[in-house]
Amino acid sequence: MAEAMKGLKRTHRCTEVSKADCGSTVTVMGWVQKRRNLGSLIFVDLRDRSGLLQIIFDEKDIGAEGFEKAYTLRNEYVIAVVGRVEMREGAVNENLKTGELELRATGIRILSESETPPFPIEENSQTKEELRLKYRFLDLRRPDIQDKLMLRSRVAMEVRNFLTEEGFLEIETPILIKSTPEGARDYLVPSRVHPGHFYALPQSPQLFKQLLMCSGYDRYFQIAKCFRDEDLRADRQPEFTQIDMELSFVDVDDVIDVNERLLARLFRKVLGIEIQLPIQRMTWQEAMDRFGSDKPDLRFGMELHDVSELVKDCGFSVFTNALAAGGSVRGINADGQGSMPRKKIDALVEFAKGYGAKGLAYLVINPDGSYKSSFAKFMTEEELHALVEAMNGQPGDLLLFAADKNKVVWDVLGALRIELAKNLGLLKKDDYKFLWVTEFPLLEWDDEAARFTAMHHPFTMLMEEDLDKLESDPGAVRAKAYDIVLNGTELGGGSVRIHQGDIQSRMFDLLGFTKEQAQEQFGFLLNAFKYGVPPHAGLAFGFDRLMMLMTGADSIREVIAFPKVKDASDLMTEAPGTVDEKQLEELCLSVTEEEKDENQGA
RNA sequence: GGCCCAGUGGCUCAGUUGGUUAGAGCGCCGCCCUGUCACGGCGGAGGUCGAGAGUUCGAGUCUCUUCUGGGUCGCCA
Repeated sequence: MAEAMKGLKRTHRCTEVSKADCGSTVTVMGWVQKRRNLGSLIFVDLRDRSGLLQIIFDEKDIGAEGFEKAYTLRNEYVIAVVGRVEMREGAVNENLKTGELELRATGIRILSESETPPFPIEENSQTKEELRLKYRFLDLRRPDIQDKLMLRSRVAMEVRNFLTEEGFLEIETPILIKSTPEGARDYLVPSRVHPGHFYALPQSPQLFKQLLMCSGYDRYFQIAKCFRDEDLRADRQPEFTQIDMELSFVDVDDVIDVNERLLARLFRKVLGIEIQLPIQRMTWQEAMDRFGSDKPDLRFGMELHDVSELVKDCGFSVFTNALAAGGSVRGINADGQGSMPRKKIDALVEFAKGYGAKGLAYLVINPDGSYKSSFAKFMTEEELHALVEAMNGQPGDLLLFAADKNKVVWDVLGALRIELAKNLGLLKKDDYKFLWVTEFPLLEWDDEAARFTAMHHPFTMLMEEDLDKLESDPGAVRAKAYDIVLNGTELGGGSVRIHQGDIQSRMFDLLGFTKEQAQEQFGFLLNAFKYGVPPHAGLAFGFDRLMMLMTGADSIREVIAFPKVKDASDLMTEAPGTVDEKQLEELCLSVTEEEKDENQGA
């Protein structure tokens, strides 16, 4: 018997009542978190997004009818309570913000009843994610999720405030756009008016923000929805949000400057954490050499050491063969892990194989200074000693080596370094280590396509000093691209864009585009560039990832109100779904008999 | 597409070398209770052990297949 509000107005959220309100009458509305029925006295914890307030129902204050209603209350009923704010007669509850207070009910309306929820609505729920996501509307009532989404809203507001103060304009760009090749798979939307033609959902507003620069808007930002039809991860959703920006008449340092001030402001205002500016910078080459990763986690050491020179003449063919093939031999020193049992070391070897290593060589420095090693018999005592020296090996250490092509060695040791840190508990969530990684390679060799592809995108500017290498040694050309990294997570990235037609043409040549193809794909941008284009550069943050790190969440799903699961479906709405044939006919699409059967089966 | 982990009342879990009628805590329902806040007391209901097949005298437990969810590699300009 749900009742209407009948003109009743909420005067306070649950935790907005304070000592100052004692004696006054207030109206609160919310959900029943907990009912404690003592017979002729009923306590109810009322919950809204602000927190909990204890209500006391006593027949003397509320009358027989009201008390009867209070008696029927169950968890998650939505009620309105009018009452007097009082200091508690009984013990204070230290765990509640309103723990000294209670509301003595003089009136109650049951605005909505509730079935018993399928899982408890409480903080730190242990409920399986599958169930939580099916009932996401209930899961979202949990205070820890509400805190995260409220923090997210706060950050969005600070971003808008800061960027607006810095002279940025918030401008929306289209969601239905033209599909562009390269990069991630596009989500496609069929056109009804143009049979056989498709829109794509944007992977980012990239081209539009560059056009805005051409149009003179000089500083743009947008909190933009982006879409990529690729497989999911703990930190990857098919639909995600970027804090996207672009600036005119700037170079790398200008973009870095405004963005590190933005980060400092967000962390200070929202989390009360001071970030020391300027944020450390490191070139891509240094990041790879020292950490085996273009997004190094700087919360711990265990850096890589290149020992190729030392082992180039040794008798261990795994090492020498890798070097002969143009690769390298590198190692990391797992400090103090010399006593790691053989089984665990074997597990690390298996782990390394998952990243493309054929194996992992190890050397234990025993407490007495002697060595135990998988490759000792192939090397002289002097060679081993020199190796240990180069690795800063101390008694009790475990040295791990990978030998292969550089890319494999970096991947393996970079991943191994993180894995070891995880196992050793070195990754503290409240330790924030920011890093700019700069001077990324402009191009990447794609074995399959047998050509270079853009590491960032085809409009990324190269470093002027590498201009003459663009044709002679493309792999060595560095880009004016930068990533912002926090604790081993790529928070965002961007680049200076090419604004000179001749350089853009050379890029397209290198990437294997004919003039016609370039015109077909990017004609609108190239046309715009004919009419006066300012030098420009930009950056985009992964907003969800930023929130994941700011809230200490383990998964991006914890900071997205309605996330999708691993196969990109939504357990609550059951999207994607089938559509009726009439809709398909209008789009000139058809369903095969096989698909029809599947749909009926489902 | 590959590899790894998990699935047992509404929720979280236990369940031994395969062996009686599959248990616990919380939740739920009923009765009692005036200061509770993990309220308390008494009583009660609730299970195709994800699904299918197989091995066996006998399967929650072993084998195979499959479904669902998670992690990860590939992928993600």
